[in-house]
Amino acid sequence: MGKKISIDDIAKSLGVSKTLVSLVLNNKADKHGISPDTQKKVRDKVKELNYQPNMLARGFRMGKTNTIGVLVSDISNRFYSRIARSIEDLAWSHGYTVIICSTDEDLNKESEQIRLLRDRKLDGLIISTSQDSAEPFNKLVDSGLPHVLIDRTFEGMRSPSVSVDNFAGGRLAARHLLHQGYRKIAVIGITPDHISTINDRITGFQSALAEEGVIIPPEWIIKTPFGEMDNTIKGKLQQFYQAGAMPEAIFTLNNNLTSACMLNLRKLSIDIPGQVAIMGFDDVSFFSFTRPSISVIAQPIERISEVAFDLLLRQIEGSKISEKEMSVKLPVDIVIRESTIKS
Amino acid sequence: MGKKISIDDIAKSLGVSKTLVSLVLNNKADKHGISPDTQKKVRDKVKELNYQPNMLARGFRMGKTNTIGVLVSDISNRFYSRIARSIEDLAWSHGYTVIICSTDEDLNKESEQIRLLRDRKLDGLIISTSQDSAEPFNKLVDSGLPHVLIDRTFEGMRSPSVSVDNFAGGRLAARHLLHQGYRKIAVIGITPDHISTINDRITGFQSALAEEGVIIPPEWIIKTPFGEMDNTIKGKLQQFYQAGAMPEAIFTLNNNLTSACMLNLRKLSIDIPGQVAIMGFDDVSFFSFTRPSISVIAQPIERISEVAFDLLLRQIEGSKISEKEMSVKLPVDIVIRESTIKS
DNA sequence: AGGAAAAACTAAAACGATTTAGCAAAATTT
DNA sequence: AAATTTTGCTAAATCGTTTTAGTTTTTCCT
Repeated sequence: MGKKISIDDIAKSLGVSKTLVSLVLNNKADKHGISPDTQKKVRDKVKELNYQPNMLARGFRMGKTNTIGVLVSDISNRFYSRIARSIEDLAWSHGYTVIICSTDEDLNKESEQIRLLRDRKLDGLIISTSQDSAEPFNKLVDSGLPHVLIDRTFEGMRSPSVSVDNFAGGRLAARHLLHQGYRKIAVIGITPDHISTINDRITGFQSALAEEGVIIPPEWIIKTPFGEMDNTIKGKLQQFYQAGAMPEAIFTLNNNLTSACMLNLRKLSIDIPGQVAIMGFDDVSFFSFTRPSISVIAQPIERISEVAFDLLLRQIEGSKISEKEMSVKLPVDIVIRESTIKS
Repeated sequence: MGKKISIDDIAKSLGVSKTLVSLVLNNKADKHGISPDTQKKVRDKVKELNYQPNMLARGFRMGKTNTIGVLVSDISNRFYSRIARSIEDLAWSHGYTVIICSTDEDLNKESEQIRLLRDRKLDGLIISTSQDSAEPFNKLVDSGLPHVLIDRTFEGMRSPSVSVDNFAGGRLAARHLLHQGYRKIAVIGITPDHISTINDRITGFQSALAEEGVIIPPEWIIKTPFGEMDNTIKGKLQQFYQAGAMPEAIFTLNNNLTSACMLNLRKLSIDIPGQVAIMGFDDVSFFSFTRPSISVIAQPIERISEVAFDLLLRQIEGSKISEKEMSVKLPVDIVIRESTIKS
């Protein structure tokens, strides 16, 4: 466990200054007219002593860590773990490391995490936020920490954001269900009430239904707290079931809700789509081989990650983001499978 | 975007030394006999100026980052994302941040990542390795970087490890399938050939079958490269199908394999468990509501994370890990659902 | 009163890199 | 041969903390 080799050790053992070693290591040697011979000597010695730079010292000096943070509500949620994975790959290919934080839809936890990541001098953040207003992010903008919001945004935000067209997604879902002849439709989302994705999906959905004169009664727009999903859904379904007033279709607004809903319908031995059709939001590979397979609105996960990372990187590198790119909205797709098709 | 407040600013504005401020901030003031009055003054000023410590500087000075790394083959794999999530929670509650890296079953990528994380002076690593021998880890032990291996281990390893009893898991699966009357059974795992979990599951499985005189022909022990799963499985199944030589049951050795297998059997319209039974390894919530629901060997994910994090933390804090704890093996459970039960 | 002990605080070094400003020797120009 | 430029290199400052080894002042003891 020999002591760590520093740049000073290299310099001393060659009888040169550490300035020189540093310049060589940073490929600035030519610019400073260091002779090729000397450069080679340095590089050889670096290999010989197996020198590994202390990134902490470098980061400290340069005020840069080559690390970005990714904040999502739950990394074990399939949607976010795929986002995280894509970002990780992009980050590594640009020399960045990724710190992932799960916020559990808790806005205080999220603030705390942002504070800590800022103290650690991360170079930037990609955030699917749990905040309930734009304000914390406007502060973040003022503080100068590069960041990009994904998935969820707010009106009046000055941060760059990448999201999908949730309103259109809601409409696609509605039109498909209408086309299949469903009229009595329930919607399941999550609380709290300010989550933009959930709200946009619902309003989009309602707008398309309204065009055909279909109105969803308020008690069929269900919102469950994160962490209570399973119980809430179980309760609601039982309630509908016992009242003999099952909806003909249910639109579940994220992949966990879809799963929870499927599970509880199965427990009640309710046939899908015979008795109730299910339309989900967010595709997950296994939705294609459940029986019935599940129709969903699918988000372009890779694309979201690419655009967000690009936007972040450009901020880190100091360029200004043009007004047009401040709020990127990507299209969604509908994937029609068995759960919405009456046989 | 006012300049960052440093400990020096606090000191100057109060007319005291920065030593004093530092001592107060680190709760070492009492030990050094700083008067309560002064302490209060410092703390008040810290609040007033909204001082935020520069963790990078601190980490640099102390040689400690309060950050650990988690290396897994793919964070978007449900098993690993749940492990990562558990570790993340434990880490935060102990003041640590987590960096997650996906190695893609690529041993060079993994080495590269370990090197980089070491340069960044991470305090420790939790690794589900893609290496093919114990050797790199014995080096890691010598280098003094605290780490714990999870999931996969090797013989002759000097690193602490936490894994499940994969051999017993294989046996449980075999006995259940035998008990259900299946004899012609195929196994699907992943390459490369040195992955301990896969091998232990297979040998356990074979050992229990052998006790009943059942031998699996070599061509029914299938291994697919990571990243080729879907194609390999599709090919093999088609081959069996066309040859009219379908196995009665298939034992899939991780959750992705299980998913891929289900998907392709569906595509071929092969009834589960009517024509082929499926027994998986690793439980994932949705296996309980697919139709048929899927029988699996389930690993205690939270427990693995807890034990691994505890082992890591104790190393970071400088205690020695006793011989007995060097290689923790946790029990698995069998979860019997519809995919293995003939109706 | 003189010396020892205790209380309250501080100066300066250290961590390992990057960067600024500049020096000495050699080569070139005049 | 003196002046200038170029080439090749270096000393020292800097980043923001923690920590070591004191120092100064006050209190206490005899």
